[in-house]
Amino acid sequence: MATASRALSPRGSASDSTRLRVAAAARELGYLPNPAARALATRTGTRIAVVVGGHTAHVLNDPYVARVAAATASVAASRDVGVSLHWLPLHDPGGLGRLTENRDVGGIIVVNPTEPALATVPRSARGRVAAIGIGSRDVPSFDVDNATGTTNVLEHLLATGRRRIAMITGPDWLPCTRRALTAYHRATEAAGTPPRLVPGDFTATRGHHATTEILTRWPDTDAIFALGDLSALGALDALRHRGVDVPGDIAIAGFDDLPYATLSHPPLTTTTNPVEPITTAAATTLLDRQTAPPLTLYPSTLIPRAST
Amino acid sequence: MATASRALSPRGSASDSTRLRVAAAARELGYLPNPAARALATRTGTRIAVVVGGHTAHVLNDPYVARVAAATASVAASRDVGVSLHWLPLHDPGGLGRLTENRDVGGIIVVNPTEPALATVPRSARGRVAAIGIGSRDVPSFDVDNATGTTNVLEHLLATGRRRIAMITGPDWLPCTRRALTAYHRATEAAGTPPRLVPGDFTATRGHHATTEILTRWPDTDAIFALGDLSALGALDALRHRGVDVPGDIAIAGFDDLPYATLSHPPLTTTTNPVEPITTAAATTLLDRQTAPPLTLYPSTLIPRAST
DNA sequence: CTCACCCATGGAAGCGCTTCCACCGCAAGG
DNA sequence: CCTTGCGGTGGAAGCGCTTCCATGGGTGAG
Repeated sequence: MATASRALSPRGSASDSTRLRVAAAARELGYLPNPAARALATRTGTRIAVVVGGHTAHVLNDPYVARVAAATASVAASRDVGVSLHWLPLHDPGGLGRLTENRDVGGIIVVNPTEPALATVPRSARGRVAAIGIGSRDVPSFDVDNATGTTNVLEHLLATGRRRIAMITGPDWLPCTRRALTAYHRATEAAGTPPRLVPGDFTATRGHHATTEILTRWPDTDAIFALGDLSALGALDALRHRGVDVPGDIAIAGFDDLPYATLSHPPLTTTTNPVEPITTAAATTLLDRQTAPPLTLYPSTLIPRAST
Repeated sequence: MATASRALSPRGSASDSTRLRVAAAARELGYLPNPAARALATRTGTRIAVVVGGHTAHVLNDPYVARVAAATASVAASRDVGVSLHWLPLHDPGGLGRLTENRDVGGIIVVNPTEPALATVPRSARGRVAAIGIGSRDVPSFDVDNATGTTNVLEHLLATGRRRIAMITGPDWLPCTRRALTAYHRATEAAGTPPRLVPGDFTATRGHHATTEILTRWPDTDAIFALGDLSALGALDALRHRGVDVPGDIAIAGFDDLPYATLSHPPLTTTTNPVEPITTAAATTLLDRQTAPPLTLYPSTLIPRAST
């Protein structure tokens, strides 16, 4: 029993011959370890939690979150681990605390936490539950390199003759927004064009309103870059309502390359967000209890379509 | 210890006074049951599996599946239970078998199984793991009433003067497709219009190709109804490429009311699919180990927009 | 050839719960 | 007033693992 346990566990010290014999016997007998018993004995959780800041509706509808959840579930399923999906209301400092009290949670993936408090694992849970972020600045994180992504989009817009480029940003406390802003300032400065920034929140509705705001403040805008395809689609919608020709009068570009980006009219120029590789890396790091650098960035590639 | 266990468990027989005293003590001590220990003792699973027939890419991208997964996760999180998301390749008769071997899985939600085999819990696992379907015909299921939904859409199309209405269906072994087909036949027969049916699979790509097929076989078609907004968006795309005016020449209607239905040009007429209530009902039934009728249908309401 | 040492191994305890079973005190019936 | 029966209660076993600890066989050094 003890030897079998050691042979089956990757961390156990058993000789190679024993390990092989145990594996063979297990296969022959159709033995499968009982996750509950293992979790009980090791005092570790049997599942990882995906935590998103925001409200129910947001979580359910944002395809970005759906992609993260699905990719996490995919990794977890292959490791025989469960997943739970949680959304934490903003301004709820105790959020992660309540979650980590549950002894069944062994790891947390924090998705684009909208506040630092949402990414902070309480002291009492340190060591027992690990946290990895997707775009968090408080825990080791993986994210898309949206500085380069932004630079690519802006260079593309500049190369196609656009000079008065507005950007619909994300919440400004998000690291990805910060990186994109830096890249935007650098690119516009180099091109000698003044910055035109409007805050956004990655939703289509906000993209719509932000576009109206842009057209009011800077009527001569000739390109709009939205951090997030949903916002870009909202922008497209707003321009259509005002009879503005895309890309004739104004070019539109998004970020993320959602499946819907090809279905809009005109199809949306965007830059990829490799959500699945990023999520897979985060989940794997968590499940293997590896240590990760503070930030690992994944490249984004430009996909020019008819909207620019 | 024993008494506390009984008092805390809903099925235990403890007097009300004890139950209250135990609850008070638990609150005071901050006691939280250990799910792993409970699972070990009761030999039940600590999580529910969501099973979708198809391939990885399909699972990750289909917003319908994402909604089901998210809603399941939502219910599970509130009950302190994990979720795992699985996709089973078609033509894999042993699929559910392997899944139920895992003693950690206590229940299965089968989502629109594309083959009966995918919905069949092996004999060895009966009693230990329960299965509930969303649109399955082999296990107790919840689904949208797409017969009425289809009827409403067709009546709307007929009322707006359309007479040559084609339908892009779903896989014909799915109960929801069958119900929609019956409703379509009934409505077209009553209106004295000939049926125009093209098989689909709920994807945008297939919607695009199916539309080309429709225009080739029946050039005078004046309306296309797709079972699934994604297919409808694909149809819209195909018509745009051929310069067909929507809704001037051909009206388009979808099914599901995805968030993107409002962002297309023109916005898509569709009928709702209450995925969240349906999924919540399925998950709740599963977690409470209730028995459910073979099929419970949820109403769908028509949302007329500019595409018809 | 002997001794010390090291590593692989099996025994046994224990993780935190549920549930069987025996027990006790109570109310109702004889 | 004693017996029977029943519902509520605590003791104890056991769910299937991991891990500490003691043991034994093999190795290298003396």
